[in-house]
Amino acid sequence: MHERPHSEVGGNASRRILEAARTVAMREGAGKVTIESVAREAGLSKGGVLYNYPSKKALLAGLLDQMLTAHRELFERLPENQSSRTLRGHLETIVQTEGVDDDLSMAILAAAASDPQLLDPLRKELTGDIERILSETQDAPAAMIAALAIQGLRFQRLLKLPDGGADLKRRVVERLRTMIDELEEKTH
Amino acid sequence: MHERPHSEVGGNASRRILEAARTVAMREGAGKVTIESVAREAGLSKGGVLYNYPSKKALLAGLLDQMLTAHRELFERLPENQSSRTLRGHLETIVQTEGVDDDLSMAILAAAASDPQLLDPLRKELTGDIERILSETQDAPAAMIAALAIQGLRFQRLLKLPDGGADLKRRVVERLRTMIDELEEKTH
DNA sequence: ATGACTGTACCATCCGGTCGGTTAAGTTCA
DNA sequence: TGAACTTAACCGACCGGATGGTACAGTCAT
Repeated sequence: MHERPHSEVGGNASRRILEAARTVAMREGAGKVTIESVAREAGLSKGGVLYNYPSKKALLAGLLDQMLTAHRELFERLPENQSSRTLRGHLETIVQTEGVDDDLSMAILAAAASDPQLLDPLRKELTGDIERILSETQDAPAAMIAALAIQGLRFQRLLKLPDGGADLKRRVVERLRTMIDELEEKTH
Repeated sequence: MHERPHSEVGGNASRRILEAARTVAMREGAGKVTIESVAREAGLSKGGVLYNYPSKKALLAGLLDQMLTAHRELFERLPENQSSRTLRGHLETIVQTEGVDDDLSMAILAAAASDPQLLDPLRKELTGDIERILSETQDAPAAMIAALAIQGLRFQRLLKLPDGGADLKRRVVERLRTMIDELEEKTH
């Protein structure tokens, strides 16, 4: 089974298309994510993109789905019995994607701008996460505040809002980690 | 000098147009904010809108400017010598706009989707806010986390993400208030 | 040959922006 | 006074480019 230049089998082209969509979104903004621009970035034609995703909505839905899946997979790599596991996962996800052209948020923005309904899967996922976060602690408000701060970090990065500098940001992450540790202690 | 049925004096129509833009953004999503849809909502024609704002960019810039101004005015109503004044202002801004179809965030989203550069005034404003927040406390990471959590609340509401219920949300706001109070104590 | 996949030409729609009216009020001046 | 003119505010037809989507012929590995 050697390399095939065409007919990339299964979801290979599909994945490349999604990656192209993320690249375009990051580089030119959510509003510039068009089928043509994605096709150009992915190195194929508009028809090729539409063969893999029958509509733009489907493309964006696929994009969101891929990122949610990646998100879930990252969680499964975390130690099983750790307290505040969900919260920790959210935080480390952000830290790990530092500087990477690859963030969930831009997909969210692109989706929300074109059709708010596309966010439904994300909402469902987050509902589960919140439930888990709350079940993992006995100080619900504190846990929620940590979760909100993490969300804040996401959007701050996404919109390139000022963040007080790299040094402070590092200390913020540190502090969030200790906050989560303290939540754990309270639970015991 | 009697009432004039036409020519609404000064910026009356302009303000109505901005309000219409916010209404459309909230009801149909940021992507549906077009000059025509705004015109329809404001009760005038496309030409009328473009008479008041010579381009869509100008409209969105005006929208953001209006909201930043409102934001600043809210701050000026807060007691002068209160500690952590800026942080408190951000929090109370959110609480006050609870349930109102009138939030800064949607303007942000609409602007970001069409042209990220439009967010520059917001970035400038926020840079000042962060500086002030940091100068008002001696526990910079804690203050920043509170600020981030507040931003998180904003986007949570904007994207209609799950929030754990009204009860928890109320307790979160309470807890944020005491967090800010504690920042104040540390400063003394 | 066949079926998975690609590329291109094309269409219909939408959207931002232009432009030549139009209406009503105010101003000038004989 | 009132006719001529100016100005502010707005209208709506239209244009050009972008965009989502379709149709269809072609290509390539098996």
